[in-house]
Amino acid sequence: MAVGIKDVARVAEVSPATVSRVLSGRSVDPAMQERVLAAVKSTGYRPNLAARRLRSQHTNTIGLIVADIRNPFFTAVSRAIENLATARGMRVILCNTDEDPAKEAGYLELMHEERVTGVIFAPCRQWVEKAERLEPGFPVVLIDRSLPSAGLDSVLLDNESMAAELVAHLHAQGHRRIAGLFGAASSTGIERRVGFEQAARKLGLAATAVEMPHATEAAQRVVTELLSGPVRPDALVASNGVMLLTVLRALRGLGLEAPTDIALAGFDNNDWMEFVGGGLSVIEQPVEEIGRTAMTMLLDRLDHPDAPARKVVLAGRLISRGSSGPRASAAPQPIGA
Amino acid sequence: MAVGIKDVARVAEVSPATVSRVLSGRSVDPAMQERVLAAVKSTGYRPNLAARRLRSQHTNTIGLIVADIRNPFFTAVSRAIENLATARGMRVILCNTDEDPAKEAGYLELMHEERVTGVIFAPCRQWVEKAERLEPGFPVVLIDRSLPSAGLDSVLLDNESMAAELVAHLHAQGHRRIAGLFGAASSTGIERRVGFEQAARKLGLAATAVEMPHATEAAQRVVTELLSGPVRPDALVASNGVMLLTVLRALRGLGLEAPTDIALAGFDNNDWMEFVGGGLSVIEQPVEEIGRTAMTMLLDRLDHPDAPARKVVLAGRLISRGSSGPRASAAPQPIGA
DNA sequence: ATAACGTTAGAAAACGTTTTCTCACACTCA
DNA sequence: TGAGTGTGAGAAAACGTTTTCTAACGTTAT
Repeated sequence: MAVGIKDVARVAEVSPATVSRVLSGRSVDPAMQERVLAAVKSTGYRPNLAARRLRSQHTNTIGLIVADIRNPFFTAVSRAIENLATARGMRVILCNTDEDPAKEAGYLELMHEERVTGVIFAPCRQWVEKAERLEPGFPVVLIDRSLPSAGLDSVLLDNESMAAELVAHLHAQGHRRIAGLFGAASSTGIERRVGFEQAARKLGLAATAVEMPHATEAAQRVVTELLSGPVRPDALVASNGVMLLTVLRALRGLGLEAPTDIALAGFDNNDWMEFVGGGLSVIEQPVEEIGRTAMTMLLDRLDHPDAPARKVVLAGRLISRGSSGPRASAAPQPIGA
Repeated sequence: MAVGIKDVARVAEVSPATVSRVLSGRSVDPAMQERVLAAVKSTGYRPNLAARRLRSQHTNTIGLIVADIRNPFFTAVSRAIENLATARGMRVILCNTDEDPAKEAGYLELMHEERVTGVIFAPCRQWVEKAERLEPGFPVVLIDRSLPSAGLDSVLLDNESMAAELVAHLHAQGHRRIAGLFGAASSTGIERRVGFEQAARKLGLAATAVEMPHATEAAQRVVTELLSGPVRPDALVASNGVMLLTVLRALRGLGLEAPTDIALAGFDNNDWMEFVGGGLSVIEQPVEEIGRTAMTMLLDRLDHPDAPARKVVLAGRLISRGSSGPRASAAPQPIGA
């Protein structure tokens, strides 16, 4: 039923080896080449990728393991990476862990079994404790989240600086009781929290940072609790776009409105943010560039397996909305190596 | 370097066939089974999926080809499908066509080369004209968009009825000059437009339906033009969530505000929609159920290759927000076979 | 003119599994 | 007791490619 390379060879009256050579673009007699191409067309031959990968021992496949595909940040980065990959003739296996360490481990195992060329990975914090346990066996580039001491290439946002910029922005707008909500499942939340706290201290603000759980209802409870305390904050910073939504929901539950009752700012520039509550001030991440950089680093790593690990830190861009804050900006650019 | 099944066999002092049998859970002597398992662990053996797929001739892989991964509707459906698939031990190859017929054809070709078990597919309209050219060679289930006369299984929203419900909703709120914006790249936009026009006619409204191009700037121009005409509509219906955003952007450009200056409604219940302009009324699609149904139909099709094609039409749910419209609802349920 | 070399294409091996085939063994039943 | 039957494990074939190996040929240089 299925037509294989031998069938093509028979029709073209050449050997299977020659067909293979034509298809992989190596030099063959033009006359033969023509016969082969004609035979391919007439038979409707399609190479069997499994067989090809088995024999050639390279899969031209990269794994992309993200923490939450519903987060527009990750879909944007995924799209960028996929486009770059297919342009180079590589396939992408996209995996979504839902921040679940078990799924994460499972997908890593799958990457092994697929014998992927390399992996781009946004890990949750389970590996921080047992970083040495993560012996990839293939090149890995971390995105969005770092793993201290894992010795892996990574491309990150300059989280601390950006969080500080957000605090400064709110401070400049006159807010003094700023609270921050940060995830603890990834290094990203932690770094942003550190930047937030340092900036607040430097400005002499008594800012409170709170840990956000990943589950939505629990997260909402946390926000509600924070806002129901004795002195309500006059500004809120959320660790990412998804949490910003949770905050909005909690505010609504309390009958509060942003930015009238409380200022709101955060990370990730989702496309709806300009339309909500007079516009939300956020740190926009250079998603396209994050994808491009990760891909480049992965390919570099394939060429130079033993080069020292690199860490690329990209700047974000403050998008000031709502009140009359300063219209600050900075083109995304590497600031470290 | 790499450890194969033969190495495991040698360590366990059994034949490779036995190792294979243990790993695929067939009955073997318990003592041997134990030796094999121990050997697998001690050697760190990982099966080579390419080899396995080549020999066994089934890939346990389904392709999922969507039109726009940035559209939350598709990410939600993808997530549902992926969860179901992995629960059944199947892999998913996720492809994003960006509504580009060339990409679409390329990915379909890839599906062939991967020898996928089946494909779940949201096609753009290129196939309508040349439906017979789409000879899959594997089971295909269409989602979100239908291909008349292609004889394929499909699961769709009841687009016409839902569009009509939206019109009725706006009419009940007192709006009389309703305009609709519909994409022409897929059957979905067309069906919604038909439902919109029929409902308007039935209500005696002089509703105008306009075609939205896919490119964002062009789309925005269309909306701006529509709103700058001699008599401005007092309500706008958008064909999906992405277009709703385009509309919001165009409104802003004209200095108009929803729902004060104009009412806004559409399809897809994205998570931010309750927070924008007092809340947008939308038709919520049963994304989870769409994914589940598509998966079920695909598996059914594998069991019964020659059964007649089925078309499942699911109801959406009107989520009434903003003004004081009726709080209508209907649980998603099949209404057709 | 002949040896040495480079190029080209076919023959055959190899990739790492699963599956078929074969055989040995134990058990049942007449 | 002996033939028939069922079970379980190893040997070997098979999956569809790519790659190595080998041989033939044409070209150049001596």
